[in-house]
Parts: sequence; structure tokens; C-alpha cells
Amino acid sequence: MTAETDDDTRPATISRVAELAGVSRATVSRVMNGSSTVAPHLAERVRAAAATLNYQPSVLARSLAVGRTSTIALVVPDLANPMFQDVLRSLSHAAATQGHRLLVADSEENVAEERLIAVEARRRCDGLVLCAPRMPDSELAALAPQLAPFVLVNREAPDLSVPSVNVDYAAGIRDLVSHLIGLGHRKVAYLAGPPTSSSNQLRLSTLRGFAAAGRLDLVEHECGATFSDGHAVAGRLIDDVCTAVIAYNDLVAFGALSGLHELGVSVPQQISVAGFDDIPFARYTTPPLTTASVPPSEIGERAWHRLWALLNGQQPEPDARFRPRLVVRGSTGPAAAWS
Amino acid sequence: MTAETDDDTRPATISRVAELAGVSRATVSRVMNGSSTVAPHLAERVRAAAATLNYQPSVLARSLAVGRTSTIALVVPDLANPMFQDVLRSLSHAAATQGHRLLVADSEENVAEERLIAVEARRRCDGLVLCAPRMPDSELAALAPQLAPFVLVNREAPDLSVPSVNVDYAAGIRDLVSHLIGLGHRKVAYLAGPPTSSSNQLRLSTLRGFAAAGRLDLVEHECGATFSDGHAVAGRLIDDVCTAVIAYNDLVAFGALSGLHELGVSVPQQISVAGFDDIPFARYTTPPLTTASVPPSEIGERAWHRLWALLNGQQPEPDARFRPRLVVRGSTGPAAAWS
DNA sequence: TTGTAGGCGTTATCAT
DNA sequence: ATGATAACGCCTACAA
Repeated sequence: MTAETDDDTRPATISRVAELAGVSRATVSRVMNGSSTVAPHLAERVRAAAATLNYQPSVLARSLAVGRTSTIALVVPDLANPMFQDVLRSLSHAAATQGHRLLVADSEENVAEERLIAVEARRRCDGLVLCAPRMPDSELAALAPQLAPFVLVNREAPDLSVPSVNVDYAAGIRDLVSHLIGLGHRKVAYLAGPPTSSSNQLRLSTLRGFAAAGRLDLVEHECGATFSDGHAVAGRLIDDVCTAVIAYNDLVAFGALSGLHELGVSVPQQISVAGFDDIPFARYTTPPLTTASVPPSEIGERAWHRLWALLNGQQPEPDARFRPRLVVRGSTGPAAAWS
Repeated sequence: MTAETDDDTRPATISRVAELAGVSRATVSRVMNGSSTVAPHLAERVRAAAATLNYQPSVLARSLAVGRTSTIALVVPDLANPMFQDVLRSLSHAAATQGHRLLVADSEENVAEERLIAVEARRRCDGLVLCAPRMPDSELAALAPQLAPFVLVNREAPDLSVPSVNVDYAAGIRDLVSHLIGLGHRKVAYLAGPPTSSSNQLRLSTLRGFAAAGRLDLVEHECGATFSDGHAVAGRLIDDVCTAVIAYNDLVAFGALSGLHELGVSVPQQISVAGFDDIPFARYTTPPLTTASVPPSEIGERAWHRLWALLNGQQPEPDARFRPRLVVRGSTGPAAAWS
């Protein structure tokens, strides 16, 4: 005696509630949304029916009807990177305060699929926050129409009028260099990040500017963006006669710190090490890491505000640019004669 | 002369493509889904029309029609915790290999809102991976019907038949204790995590078992789950006469390590420190941290497989239980006379 | 092989 | 204040 007509297993629909309450679907909808005025006794009947059927409106159907999902997407190149984890966290938090959820997509540094991932993620949501430091400008420009409304994090929007939230890497590097020069350092190594990373290029050109101005001797090492990269390059550091190292980011600096430690090189007595980002653990390395602090949680928050403005049809605000704050800790010290 | 009828700004619909191609919507649908056999010349016309209109099927409408979103939700209590970040990353990766996206919701340790967040997140998706270590069993049981299909991470499902992926904390603790006892330690401090955390309770009861058996003297310190918690408790550690410390997790162990360092206590000469989890940085602390390694990336992957099985109507597989692997590094050493 | 028509579960407009 | 009814955009029997 299986009842095919009243299937209790499938989620209740607005129609079943309406039927049980003896009203129209429209009335149920009004009650569920607390909208307009519904006669109290009817509203009560509806609520009772909804309760007994354990009715929950379908988010999907509602989204289709109203034309928005209350969801935004975040696309990052590497979820293992603390920077993006922080952006993720703060973005999720900020969006949640306005009742929005976050869909996360990790392109896993796969530049080829990145565009597909971004487009697909965007299409599930109302908007997008895009972290794509390696994507060529041309490709980004071509994609822009499909991604809108969206905001960029950590990269400039060349011509297109896309709001972006980014970090003044040049200023951060300048502060670090000034700090090191003040400590008497002249020969400085730079552990370069991914060559295609725009933020790496910014760091590098700033450093080269100092070198060109004769203010320091710059030694460049191809490195990467991870702990392992920094760790691996430590050996080459002792071949240099540099007294200080600036790493692409804190992770790389960590790796270098660890590698140098294993090689018996003392920091900062023999060599100073500086990072970039100020990720949470930066203050807890031994020695604690001198770095340029960029507040990733503010980045996520700001990105949300930008996107929220766009979603509401407001004009995109001017780009936000965070100036990193120099944080001097124990990993940098006075330059010493190397040998 | 604004044309209201053919609005180019709004995304193209299947109807407009059908119209332009001179076919029915059904045919367009078939072409877009690569399904069944459509006459080549018609298919070509459809593709051309879709291209000129820049048509992309609405994910939303499609989801409503087919009854699934190809999206799963992850609810975690704290996105700042490396453990959950790893689960997030691996889950995202695993789900992506099967064409599914991940919606992330951070309950931010807010137990009160956690149930609402979980239910709401679940309703946007096809399934849910729930990390809710503090949620009372009763509440979880009450919520289960609304959350299904879902899998639990890092907590048991008492009676309800919900697959769970968890860690054999007792075994991990046993390994750590055996290791310490082997080094001659007798008096051991435990830096307890959040009291309501079920995994903390497991750790604790295992430790108390050793104590009850007379195999070690146990000193319990209320602590927490973060670096700061561990850092703050370091001072109390030197008041004990313990020769070893087991921390609730690696973060706490880090904090303790850092605090002890500042207090001039040398590890492991004066006191041994062990963590739990083996988060990425554990191998890079000074000294590197001895810990019970639980592979968070495997957790996410396994959780996905469980959920995927559920989504396909398969019977839930038996619970997965990862036995942590003891990783001995530099932070533990032979017990020394304290004074 | 192609088209017609109904349904997915809401919301919103417009009568009443 | 309430109820038909038509979107929202797509899929899918079923029919032709």
C-alpha cells in the first residue's frame, strides 16, 4: 500500500503547504517572506502547515525567481597559501555579515584551466573575487565581460574598469630596503617568486631601481613561492657574499631561515632575512621574521565591499591600495663583515 | 531608439538561441548537453547561434530542472585553523575531480548559529561535510534529517547512520605517550583543548587511562586550541616539575615552544614538547616538532568519497578511521633531571 | 530526429 | 487581503 501521490521523503514544496493550509501558494510565499499583510488566522494556518510538513523553501527555485543567489565566488591559485587562506576567511566572514555565502574554487596554479574555472564559478554566483596573479592581461581583458561583476585581488586592472584591491608592493620593498640599508647592508639577495607573478615583477623592478641608483648590490636568485623553494635555495645563499636576503614572501623566507639554520648559518648575525606578507606564523619563527605586513583580512573585507557595491549597481570605487607596514623583528640585524 | 524587446545586456537564454537557430528549445538543449543525435547541420546552426549570442546555459535553471547543483558544502568551526584549511583544500580538490564545487561556511566557533549555518549551507547544495566538534550529540541527532546526505569529520556519529571520517586520537596519544615513556619521561603535562571538543575528550581520557594505570603522572592545564593559548600557558609549565608536555594540537605546541623559548627554557633539553596533527609548519619549528601526524588532505579526500557514495544512493561505507603516525622530531628528547 | 508541452519550486503582477 | 497566472530558464517524457 505504497502511496505514490503523497511522498513524504521528498522535501515539501510550497504547493503542498498551500494545499494543507487551504490557501494559495502566493499566500504561503507571503507568509514565508514575512511580506505584506496576511490575515493573522491565515498566517497561523500556513505556519502550522509548514511546520507539520517540515517545509523549507527551495533556495534554488527562489534564486531562479528573484534572479540572485546570494552567493559569491572566490577563485584562488593555491589554497595552500596562507595569504589566500586569509583572504578566503575574511571574505567569507565579510560576505556572511550581509547574508551571502562563499563558493571557493582553487585553480591550483593551472593557468590553462583557470579561465574555465573562473567563468564556471562566476556563473553559479552573483559575483566573483578573482585572485589570478599569473593570468595574462590580454586573457583577463577578454574574460572580463563574462566575469562581471567581479573584483580583482592583488593585481591591477590594466584598462578595464574593474575595481581591484591590492598591495603597494613597491612601497613595501622600499621600506624593507631602507631598513636594511639603515643597518649597513649593501649587498642584498632577492629570492624571486614565480616569474609570471605580477607582484613578483613589482618587487623586482623596485629592487632593480635601487640597484640602478647605486644604493645596493642586487643578487637575484630564481626561487618560487613556497617553503620548499626557500629551503632549497639556502645553499646558494652562502655562496654569495650578501649580508641580507629579501624573500618573495614569508613562506620562502621561512624556508631560507630553516635551510640556513641547518647549514649552521646564524641569522641575523651572519645574514639578515626579510620576508613579505606577515603571515600568522611570521612572528613565531626563530628568529621572528622581519617582514612587510600586508593585512590579508582587510583585503578580503575590502574586496567584499567593492563587490557589494557592484552588486548593487553602484559605481566602482577607486582601487584600494594597502601600504604594507614594515615590521621589524629578530631576523634582521646590523650588517657584519661576512668572513 | 532603445530596443526594449531584444535586450543585449541580459544573458542570452535558451529560447533566444532556439529562435536564432530556427529550432526548438529542446534541440538547443540537446546540443548543449551533447546528448542524443541531432542532425549535424542543425547542431551546427545551434552552435553558431549560441556563439553569436554568447550563450551560456543558466546553472541555476539547470539545477532546478535536474534536481542537483553539483555543489557540496563544507561547514567548519574556524577557517583560521590549519587543520580545516587542509580539509577544505583537499575536499575542494577531490570534489573538483568529479565536477563538483565547494561552498564554504565558517561558523566561527559560534555554537548557537552553527545549526542554522549548517542547515542553510546544506540547502544550497547536494550534500554536506560537517566539522562541528562542539555540537552536542542531541542537537546533531535532531539536525541529521535536515542535513542528509552528509558526512561528519572528526567526530563520531553516536547512533545515527551517518558516515564519518575521523582520526584515532586515542591511538595517536598512545603512540606519543609510549614514545615519551621510552625516553624516560614519567611526569607529563597535557595542554587541554576546548573542553567541549570531543577530540579533546578522547585525548584526555586516553591520557587519564595511562595515569590510572600508574604509567605516568598527568598534570592537566586548561589551554585552548590556538597558538596564543599555548604561548600563554608556557609560564605555568615551568612551575610544574614535568619533563614533557603533550599539547592539544600543533598550534598549541607551537605557542608553548615559543613561550618556553622566551622564558629561556631549552627544548628538549629541559622539557620535551609534542604536538598533534602535523600541520605543514610542524617540521620547521625550532626545534622541529614531534607530533602525531594525521593527514588532513586524506581526510578531505575520504570525506568526499563518502559523500559521493551517498549522493549516488549507495549504502554508507563503514566509518573511516585514520591512525595517526608518530613523527619524532627534535622537540622531544630524553628526560633529564629537572633541576 | 525533432518538436510540443509539462514540470522543477519560487516570486511577482494583476485582478478580485 | 487573497488568489490566479505568468514568468524565471532549463530538462525531458512523449508524441509526431
